[in-house]
Amino acid sequence: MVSMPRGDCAEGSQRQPCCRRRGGGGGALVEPAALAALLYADGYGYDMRRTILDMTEGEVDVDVGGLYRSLRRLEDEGAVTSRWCEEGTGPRRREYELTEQGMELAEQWLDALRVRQRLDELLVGLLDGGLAKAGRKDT
Amino acid sequence: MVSMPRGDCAEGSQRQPCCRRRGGGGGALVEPAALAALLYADGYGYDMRRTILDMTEGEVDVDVGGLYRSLRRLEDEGAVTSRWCEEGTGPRRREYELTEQGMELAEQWLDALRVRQRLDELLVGLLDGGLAKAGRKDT
DNA sequence: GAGTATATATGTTTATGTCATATAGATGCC
DNA sequence: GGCATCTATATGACATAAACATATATACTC
Repeated sequence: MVSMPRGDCAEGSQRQPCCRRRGGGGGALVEPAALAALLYADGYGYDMRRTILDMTEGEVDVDVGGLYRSLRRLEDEGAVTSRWCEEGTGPRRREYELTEQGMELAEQWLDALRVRQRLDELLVGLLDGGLAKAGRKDT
Repeated sequence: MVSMPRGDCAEGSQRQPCCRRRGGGGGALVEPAALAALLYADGYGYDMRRTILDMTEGEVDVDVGGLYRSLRRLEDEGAVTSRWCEEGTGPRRREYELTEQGMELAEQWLDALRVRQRLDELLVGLLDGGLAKAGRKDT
């Protein structure tokens, strides 16, 4: 999703855990980012990626492929509606708009992200405390 | 993993997204929680679950099945070592201990969780701002 | 015409959580 | 003894979701 620390991980293994290279282990971000972008303004996928980049000052760069899939799912669920956009030149654009249900979903995401923040806060505290106890640099 | 808000989600759909029921979309927590527990004290799986519950005042209750799998993976990677514990009665216990590599992994998890906190903070801000702009309760 | 930016879409692999189930030893109770 | 229950480890099945790769097509520039 974005620059998670990729640092040299446990050698001698194929897996990349926290400092992973791929996989969804980091937690859902594309869907809430898409909802946030659409709360800000209607738009089409390719541009929403830039919107998200701008809104986060370059800190969140979603995978466009994942973004398109996410938008399709959201449409299936009724959280967004789409239409082919006629204006402009170049490849056609599918423009998305939030529905009332999409607003509710955004609220639910907000709750869920706050829960995740809380859990991460707990774990960060535990790891930090544990590492300090073990005589490790407390970062 | 723990009580993510399960509230009534977008009706008319099978999928449960943020307010999901199952699936790993919430982000990695079992492995860092296990490392945190082992930083605190050596232990065996079934008991580590309780340790984690205690350390988080009941807020993080990891799935034991997932915990065992996580410990196995950590051992494959060299982050922990294990031995069958002879003491005590009842079913045998496999006791785990952190290695030097495991300490390093815990540090990497700490970094990764802080990055995730930062990203969640950004998204929470965007969703909150967007919902307020849309005239929604700003929670 | 070749290369590049825009735009949408899909395939594949990996990481992870969640729920269900299997197996076994130990203990208590009727 | 038989049965439920707690402890303890382990695995199967399914769902969610990111990351990377690739395919297709339009338009603009050199």
